[in-house]
Amino acid sequence: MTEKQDISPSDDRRSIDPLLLDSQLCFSLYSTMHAFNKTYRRVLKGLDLTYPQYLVMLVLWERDELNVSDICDRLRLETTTVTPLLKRLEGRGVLRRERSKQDERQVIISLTDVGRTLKEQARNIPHCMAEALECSLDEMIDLQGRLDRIRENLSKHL
Amino acid sequence: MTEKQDISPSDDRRSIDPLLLDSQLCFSLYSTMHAFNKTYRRVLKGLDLTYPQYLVMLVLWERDELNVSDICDRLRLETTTVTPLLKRLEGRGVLRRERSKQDERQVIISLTDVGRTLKEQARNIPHCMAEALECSLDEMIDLQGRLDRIRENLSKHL
DNA sequence: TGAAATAATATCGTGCACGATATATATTCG
DNA sequence: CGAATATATATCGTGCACGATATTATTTCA
Repeated sequence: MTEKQDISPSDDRRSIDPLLLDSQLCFSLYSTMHAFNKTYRRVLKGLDLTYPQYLVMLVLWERDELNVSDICDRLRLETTTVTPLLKRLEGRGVLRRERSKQDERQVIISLTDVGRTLKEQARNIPHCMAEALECSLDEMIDLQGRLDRIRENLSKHL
Repeated sequence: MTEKQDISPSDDRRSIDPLLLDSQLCFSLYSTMHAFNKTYRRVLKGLDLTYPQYLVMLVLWERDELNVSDICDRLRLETTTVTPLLKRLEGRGVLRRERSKQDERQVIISLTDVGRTLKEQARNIPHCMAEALECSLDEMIDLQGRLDRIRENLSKHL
């Protein structure tokens, strides 16, 4: 039989050694993000979207006909991430990619009818996620504020 | 000249439409995680480790000679993620992968001398990150607790 | 004992995520 | 005007991250 040993560190070292996994805020962030992602995978399966793809759709549902940089800025992602993402979404038929007539450097992203219709199917997703979180609206807003502040602090130090 | 337009949604819609990007806790988590990752990339450059690789090292510095599943459990990652990660770390010479004699199914991961030495070079990293965060210890601990609770809630709903 | 079930790890395919770099268009300024 | 510079997007290479699946070893139990 395989002996199941306790692989967690003992508590008395917690406050002493800063190199402990469980004392690291970033690891909480990292693992919670993955848990979120897994839940979204399940919730978004019906829409056949990944979470980053869903984020692009959120941005476009708010304002259509953005260029690639606008979407990068909004999602704080690099063009190297977003360009292929947009191509996949174009392949799915939810958006179009067209060079701007005014500035041939820009590629304008616009929703197709299919992409717009998808929004109706997405209506219930935030509610769905909020339920899985078991978290009050107040706490969500508070948490969001704290995270956003940390993100801005980290961005400054780049 | 390229006109710089405001691509953020107007505030009056914030509390009305739940499909707004900036009203979503998960997006704060997602983008803050990326900001963390970028900072770690800079801080870990000297050790020639990625952030997930650093996490594996943290686990092994706490307790050596774990098998693959132990590390997966600890990091809450799948074996599909961890196995190649460990192979890369083995290639770097910081750890060894050996089949257990007692149970040939298990692969025991143990630190090399190089891997142990690396810990000394990592000593200052948590301090470094804490500075970039500009966040009090109390707030960090509080935030960690909230995130961990959310992660456990999400895990339940899988 | 030996077939079925379980467990540990690995392989494969897809999709992020980003740094380094390339390319094409637009703007600036001598 | 035209060379230098800046901007917008894309290409390439590497490393996660995970679901589906395969492989091998161990355990269970008929």
